Amino acid sequence: MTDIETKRAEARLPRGLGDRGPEDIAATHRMLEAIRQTYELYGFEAVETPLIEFTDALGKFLPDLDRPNEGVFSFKDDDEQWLSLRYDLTAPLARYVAENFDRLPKPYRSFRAGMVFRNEKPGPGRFRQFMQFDADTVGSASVAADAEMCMMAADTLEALGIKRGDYVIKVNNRKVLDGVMEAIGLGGPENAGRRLIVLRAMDKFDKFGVDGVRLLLGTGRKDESGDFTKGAGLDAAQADKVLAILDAKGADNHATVDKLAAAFGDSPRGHEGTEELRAIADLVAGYGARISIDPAIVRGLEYYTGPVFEAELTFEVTGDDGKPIRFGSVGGGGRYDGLVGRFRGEDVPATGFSIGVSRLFSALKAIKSPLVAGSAHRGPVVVLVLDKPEIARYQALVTQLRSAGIAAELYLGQSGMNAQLKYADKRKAICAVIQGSNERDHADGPQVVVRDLVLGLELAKSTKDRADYIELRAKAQSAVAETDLVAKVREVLGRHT
RNA sequence: GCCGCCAUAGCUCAGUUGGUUAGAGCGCUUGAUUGUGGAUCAAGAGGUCCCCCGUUCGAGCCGGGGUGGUGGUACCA
Repeated sequence: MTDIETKRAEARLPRGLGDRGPEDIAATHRMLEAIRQTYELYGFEAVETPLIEFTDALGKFLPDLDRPNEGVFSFKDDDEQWLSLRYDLTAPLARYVAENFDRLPKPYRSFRAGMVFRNEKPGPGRFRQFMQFDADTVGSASVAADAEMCMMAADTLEALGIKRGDYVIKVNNRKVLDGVMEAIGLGGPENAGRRLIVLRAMDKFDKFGVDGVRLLLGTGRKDESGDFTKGAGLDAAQADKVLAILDAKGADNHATVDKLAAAFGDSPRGHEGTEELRAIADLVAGYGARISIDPAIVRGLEYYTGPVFEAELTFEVTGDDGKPIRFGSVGGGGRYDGLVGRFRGEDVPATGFSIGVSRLFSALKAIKSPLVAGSAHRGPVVVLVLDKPEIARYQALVTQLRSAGIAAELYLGQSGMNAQLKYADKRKAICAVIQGSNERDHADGPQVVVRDLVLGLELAKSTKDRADYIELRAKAQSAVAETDLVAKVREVLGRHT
């Protein structure tokens, strides 16, 4: 029982969550700004929805259970209604559109950024809270809307400083995949379960290659830790057909579409899909290889009904441990004609694209993108307190600087001069303002010493011995009349912007 | 969820076949060097060796269980 008194809270963070410091916040800000500008250029307007929704609005109750899906953070309101943290930005948008359907222009083009939450095991590049930036067009059934999403995704990545060739927007169509299923005799509702397994296997193509996928389509596959994944149980002929689709990539988008069309011209659903892809290929022709039709793209299985997209980074970076890091997918989307319809009698065609800001941020950091590296964070001017009784006088110096629009602060700690300069250094201050009795009582009137911390650091690098060190150190600072404080500080700040 | 690997100071890690008081580097605090961070030097603080049980005269080290982390895999709106 004394445990209760002695036990103190542990300062720790649940896994999959992370704090952000000033540099990351500023860098994320710049990223969001670049994305927003691109989206607005495409004619999308901002909208924001809350982080919490009714669980049923997100469509995430477990089938036949009165309980929300694992994977979503959920809790009960005081009126016993289930609420959940949003796990993407698309479902809340569908709710918003349905709720405001009559007064929104159709097609409705909107974007929004925000945190989303997933209660699942985190991994490298996977968090339980992360930021997404979405754009959606609701109320247009045209493939031009889908093509536009792909083009905008490409333009956005370039606006973020990712070089052409370092990324690709991959496009596929769920109808094509449905066609494949029909072609191998897995059509019809009774085969839904096996279709799922086949689709999952196809989705692993980029990860495990032809051989891995063949195992997953057949009997199953064992991974390097010894864990076994049960396969779809297809026979060799069926597996060959599926693998042929995955391998249908041609020299360019039109060649790919031709190969796909040849593979199952007899399936009406598949035919519809290939024709949509052909139309998209025409629309994005100006983007060349940056937008690439890729039959191996599957994406989530829940609500996509037509074209699906995935933005992938293609470059590799060597990590701190010398191992190569691949970033892979940094965004995705597609057509979801049924999502808004959940709230209304009739389906409303919609398509959208979502950027994984958090993961993209890690990637931009790894390639040392100037957008996120930015200029080094600079702290405020620090006014030191040497004589505590004179604190009002120091405060007046701070006010003088602030009035001139210069970020400044009074040292509020208890330590001596030594520690105060260390503090200023840690704050990444460019300069410190010092006034001791020598300056205050100077024969020519009160003075202040303005110390250039950045220059001081540079000079110190060349120091050889102590005498030299002291001498160089003195060079980095100068005394001026108190009335010239602002001008002097401006001069120092100007040296290091 | 399943499989593997790991756990010693704030951080990165040493620690012999099981043997007295568990160490290093960096960081941190204080001090010296005229009243000056970053150079130099000195001193200091900081540990439930993840937890529990067992083996043993004796466990940081061996065995079992648990917890946490991490990697793979599954699921992933």
